[in-house]
Amino acid sequence: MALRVYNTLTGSKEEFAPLEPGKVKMYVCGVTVYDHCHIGHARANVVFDMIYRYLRHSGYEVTYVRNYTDIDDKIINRANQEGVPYNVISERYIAEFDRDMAALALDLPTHQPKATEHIAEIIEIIQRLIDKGYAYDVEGDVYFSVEAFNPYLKLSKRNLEEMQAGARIEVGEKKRHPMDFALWKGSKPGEPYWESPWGKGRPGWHIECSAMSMKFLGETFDIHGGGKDLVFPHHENEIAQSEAANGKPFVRYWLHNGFVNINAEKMSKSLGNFFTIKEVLEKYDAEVLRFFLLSAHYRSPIDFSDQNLKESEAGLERIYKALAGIDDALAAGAGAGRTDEELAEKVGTLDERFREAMDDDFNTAQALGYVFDLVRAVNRVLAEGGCDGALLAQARDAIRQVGRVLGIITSEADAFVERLQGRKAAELPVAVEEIERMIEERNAARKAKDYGKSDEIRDRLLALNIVLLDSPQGTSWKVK
RNA sequence: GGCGGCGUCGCCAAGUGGUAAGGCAAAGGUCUGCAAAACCUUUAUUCACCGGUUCAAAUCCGGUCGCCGCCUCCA
Repeated sequence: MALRVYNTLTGSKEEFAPLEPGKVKMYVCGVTVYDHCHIGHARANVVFDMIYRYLRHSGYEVTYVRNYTDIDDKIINRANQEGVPYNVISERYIAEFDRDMAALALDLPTHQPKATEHIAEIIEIIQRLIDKGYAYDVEGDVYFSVEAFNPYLKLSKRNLEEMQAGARIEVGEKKRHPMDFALWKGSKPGEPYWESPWGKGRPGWHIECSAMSMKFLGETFDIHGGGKDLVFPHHENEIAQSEAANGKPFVRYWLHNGFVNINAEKMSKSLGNFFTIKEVLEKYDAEVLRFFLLSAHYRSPIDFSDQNLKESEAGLERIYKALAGIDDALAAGAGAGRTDEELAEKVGTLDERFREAMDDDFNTAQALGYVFDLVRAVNRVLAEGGCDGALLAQARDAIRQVGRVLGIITSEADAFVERLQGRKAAELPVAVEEIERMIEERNAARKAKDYGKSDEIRDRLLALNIVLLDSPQGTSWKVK
């Protein structure tokens, strides 16, 4: 079955066929580097990382470009607040972004261009737009004339009259039409600037993406992605600039991810209801966060909450425990020579079902459901005494393979469980030595069959969120 | 106001015409001194509501209600 993707431009799922067979050219709007990234940024980047990985897994050679917007009003504001040059701000938050993305196990894009390194290309396109009559300069600013570009608003499916009726648009005196947008902004005193045919200034927000995508991917390329909130105006304006300048279709498939919500409301800077990636990673394992973000379809909204993160943690732990169980069974050689029809069937079809789910517009939620199907079969077989090692090893490899493509389940099973426990143990109000002393005391009581005392100790530990696990090998403990 | 999306078990979440995946939680069982953990099993005749089309609808159409997003910087 061929890959089908939902294209915002057509509003429907379409069979994916790249311009050049076997090769995919993909551009995703990165961040404006003026502050820490929040979970919404994490989602967008994880989603397109997953798409990047799956395309490669499907045999495509992918050129993936993700930019940094490193010059912008917000960066300048921030720099002014702190009394530092703008690039101190942008460089700081580029480093932060890189750290966050690395923590979330993102693969590096093929290119990560910066707007400020492409000023010459930007100026060239603006000049071309002016020459072709799509743009005009006024007192050091250059604007794109939306009325000159007929297909304007084809992506967001609106029309100019409606947009104006919205009344929230301020009519800049310099603009010929209230919807016209800036390609070049003349600089005010004290602001960073670059020389241009229209005077000292800096690029507008949208033009950088047209310039950089053209440079690295050509005038027409396959996939352009970003959050839903970029559909208008950012992507709409990119289309206008690029198609007007080149006279060719810009992008073949537009992909947009849904928002991260807090209590069913969009997480955003302006609402102030956001969590930074850094904050969340202090509390949850990065792999858990990634698993959470992939547990819903990328176009659906996903609700960020403590409970949901905990559920993801439990779910991921379930997968790891099955893998640990396989390792143990393989080491022990239990059940050699036995087979299991259901397990064999699930193992044999996981890859096929995974592809089927992913080929349907990257349905990671469905794909994870199939992984859990196999996990359940594995657990059942292990509980029944195991089966032939080769089949168990295949089950493990099948699960790991899916994990590799999604960028999860990449740790050693034991290491993951220990990581989670270490994280929780660090928050305990008691020292580990004290816990172990109490456990010894309890075991002494149990040996003496003084169960009243042993249960009392257990309850005391439970009150501290510590759960005891008795086994023939002795008593271990974990944080609830 | 315009445009778009959503409403599936207590919670999360797949499913776009063929008779409801999966996870969490819960209950029962195995195990255990008792527990916990682990594992197994069970848990929506029903998909916001009302009509319609169809042999067949959560899925298509019309209407109602509720929620959300975009229209302004935003992943």
